[in-house]
Amino acid sequence: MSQAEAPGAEIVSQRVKRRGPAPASRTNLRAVAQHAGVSAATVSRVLADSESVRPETRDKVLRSVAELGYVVNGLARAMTGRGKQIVAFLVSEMVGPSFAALANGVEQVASENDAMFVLCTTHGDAERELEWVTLMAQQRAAAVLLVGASPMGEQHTSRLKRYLQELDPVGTRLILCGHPPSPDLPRIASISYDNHGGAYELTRHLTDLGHRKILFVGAEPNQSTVSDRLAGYQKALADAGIAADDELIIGGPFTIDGGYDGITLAMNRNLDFTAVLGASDAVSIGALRALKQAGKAVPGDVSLVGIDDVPLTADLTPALTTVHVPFEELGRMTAAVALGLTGEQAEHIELKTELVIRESTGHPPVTE
Amino acid sequence: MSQAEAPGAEIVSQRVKRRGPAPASRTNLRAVAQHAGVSAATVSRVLADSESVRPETRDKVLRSVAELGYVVNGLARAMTGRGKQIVAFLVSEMVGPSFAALANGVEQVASENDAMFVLCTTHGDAERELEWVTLMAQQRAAAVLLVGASPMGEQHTSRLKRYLQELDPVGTRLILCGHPPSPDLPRIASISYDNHGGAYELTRHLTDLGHRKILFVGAEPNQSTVSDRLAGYQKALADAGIAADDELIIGGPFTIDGGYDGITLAMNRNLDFTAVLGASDAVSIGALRALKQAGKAVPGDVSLVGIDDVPLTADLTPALTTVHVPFEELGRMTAAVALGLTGEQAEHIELKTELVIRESTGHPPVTE
DNA sequence: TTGAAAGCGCTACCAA
DNA sequence: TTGGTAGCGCTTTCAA
Repeated sequence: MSQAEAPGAEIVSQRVKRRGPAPASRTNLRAVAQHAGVSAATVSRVLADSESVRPETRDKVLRSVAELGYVVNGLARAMTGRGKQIVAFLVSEMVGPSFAALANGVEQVASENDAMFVLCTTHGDAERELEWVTLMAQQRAAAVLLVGASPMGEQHTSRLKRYLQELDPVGTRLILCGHPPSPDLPRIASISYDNHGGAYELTRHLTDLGHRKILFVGAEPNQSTVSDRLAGYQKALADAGIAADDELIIGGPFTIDGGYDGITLAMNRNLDFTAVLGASDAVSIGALRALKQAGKAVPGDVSLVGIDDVPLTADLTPALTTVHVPFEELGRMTAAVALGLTGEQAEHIELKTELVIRESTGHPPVTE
Repeated sequence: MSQAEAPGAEIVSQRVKRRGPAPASRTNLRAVAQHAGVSAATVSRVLADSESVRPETRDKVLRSVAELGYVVNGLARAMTGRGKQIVAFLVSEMVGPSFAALANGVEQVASENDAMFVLCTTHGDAERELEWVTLMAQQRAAAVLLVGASPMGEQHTSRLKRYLQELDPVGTRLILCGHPPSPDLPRIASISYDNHGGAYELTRHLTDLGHRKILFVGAEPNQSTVSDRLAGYQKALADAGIAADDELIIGGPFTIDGGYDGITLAMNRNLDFTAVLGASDAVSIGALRALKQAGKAVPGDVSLVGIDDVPLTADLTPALTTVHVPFEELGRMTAAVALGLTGEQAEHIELKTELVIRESTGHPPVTE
C-alpha cells in the first residue's frame, strides 16, 4: 500500500485499522476515486449517470473502473434506498406447468420494471413460510406474493395477521395470488381467478350432455381453490335438478396420484358414474390412467374433464376437455399490483376462466 | 428530535440534517436500543443470539423489539458480511417439467444451506443475460448458475470470459449446469449429464429392435445438448453398421411445435423411416401428435423415443420410451458446488442417464 | 462541475 | 456482561 501520496503534513500513525468484512473485493468506490484522481462523489455521479459531470472526467473515471475491475456494491447501494426492488414469490412446490406459467408472468413484469424476482418454496411447511416472510421483510422486499391455494379459516387469517405484522412496518406489500380475498383482512390485495364459474361451466357441459352421475375427484378438504370448484360443481348439479350425492365426492390430493387413487377407490366401492370431474388437470391425468387400466373407454364409457388447461392436456389421448385458467396473465397482474403499478389501494381482482371442449367428453352410454 | 442531549458545549446550529433514504421504516437498531435503555451493541448481540448477554437484558430488548415492531435491516447486515447468500439461477425460459425439477433441486440445497434462491430468466437474450450477471455481481451473489444448453463455440467462450471478468473480482462463482465444460475455460465448474450416452443407448435400443431408418428430429444447430445427443445417435448407427444419412436429420427447435413441424416436414419429403428419435420429450410429443394425425400407428408403423423422461411422458398413449435424466439430482449437485460444499477446486461432474423402455417402441413393420 | 462530509443501519473490536 | 465507536461502501446535500 502506497502511503506516500497522503498530502496532509502530519501523518496520523495508527490510523490503519483493518477489519475486512467483505473479504472478496477490496476495490471500492473510494479506490476508484483515488485511482482516477477525483472524489468519491464524482465517481458516484458517473456511475449513476448523473448529468453534471464533465465528459473528460467521466472518461477518466470509467477507465479506472475498467482498469480496477470495479463492480459497485449493490448492497451498499440498497442501503441508501437506491437498490433493486425485490418481488418474492412464495409457493409450496415448484412443480407443474401452471406454476411455470404463473411464475413466468410475474417474472416478466418484475424484470420489465427493473425488479428482482426471488422464488421461495415452502413445501407446505408453515414454519418455513414464516421464515421466508421474515427474511423478505429484512431484505426490505417490495412485495411478498403468497401464491396458490392455502388452507382457509381462522388459522389462515391469524397467519396472515402475523405476516402483516412483520411486513407492514417495513413497507413490504403482502399479496394473495390464486387465492380469494381474506374476508377479515380486506386490506390485503388478492388476484385470483374464477374457480367457481369454471367448475360450474364444466359441470354444466356435462349435464347438458346428459350426465347425471358425475364423480368429483380430488376434494382436498378446507382449501379455497378446491372448495370453490366444488361449490361450482354442486351449484351446476342443483341447477340441473340433480340431487346431491356426497358419495360421489372423492377426497384426496391435487395430484396425478391423487386422481389415480381416487378413481381406483371409486371403482372398488362400485360407485355408479358416467363422468368424472377432476379437481385439476393433474387429477384428471391420474384418473385417465386408472380408467384405462380398468378397461374403461374415455369418453365412450366415462367422460372426463379437468381444470387448468396445462399444456400437455391437449396431447393426451383423448385430449382433455378442461377449463382454461390464464395463469400467465394472473402472474402479470399480480406483479403489477405488487409493484404498485395499478394505483394505491387494496385490489381484489378476479380473472375469468374459459371452458375448452376437446375429446374427453361425450354423451353418457345408454344403459338398458 | 431532541437536541438537548448533545454533551458538547457549543451547539452547532444547523446540525439537523435529514435525508431519509429508506422512507418506510424509521425504527432502527438504535431506536430499539434507546427504547430498551441499552446500547446498540447489546441489541445487536441479542439479535445475533450471542451468548454473552444477561437474560433480563435480552428480555428487555426483545420486548422493545416487539413493541416497536422492529425488523432488522438485512441490507445493512449484508454489508457487514453477515447477509444471506444468494444463488442465482439463470435460465432462458421458466418452462417445462425438466426446468421445475432442476430448479427444485437447486432450491432445496440452497435453502438447506440458508441461502436465497434467485431466479432470473433471459428469454434467450444475451444482453439480458449479461445484465443479470452484472446485477448478481453487484449483489455479491455467492454463485451464478448458467442453466441449460447454450450455443457453443468461440462466441460462447468470450461471453463466459466477459462474465468472469465481472464475477471474479467480487468472488462470485460461475457454474455451468446442463452444459459440458468449456474446453478453453476449464476453471469454470460444470455439472452436466450424459447426453451422448443417453442418445446412444436409445438408438441402440432401436437398432436392436431392427430399425435401420431412424429419423432424428430437433437438431437445433450449434447447441451443446443437441449436438451431444446427435453424436450419440450417429455413433450408435455406426456401431450397428448403418450408413449415415443426413436426410434423416431434421433441424428445428426443441419444442412440441418443433417436433410436430419436423415430422410434418419429413412426411412431406416422403422420407422413409420406421423410427423417430426426438431430441427431447417435448419434440417427441409434437412428433406423436403429427404421426397420429397422419394416421400412423405408434409403435405399429413407427417407433418413437424421446429424451428427458419428463413426468407426463408416461401418460401419453402410447407411453413414451425415453431416457431418464436426473434433473433434480442435477440441481442438487449444482447447488452443492455453487455453495462450495464439495471442495474448492473446479469441478466437472457428469451424471449418468438411464434408458426407460415403455410402449412407444417395437419392431419395425415388415415391408414386403 | 467538483469535493468534503454526513449519514444509511448494522457488526465487531476494545475497554470498562 | 455491557457500552463506545469505527468502519462496511455508497449517495447526496452543501459549499466551493
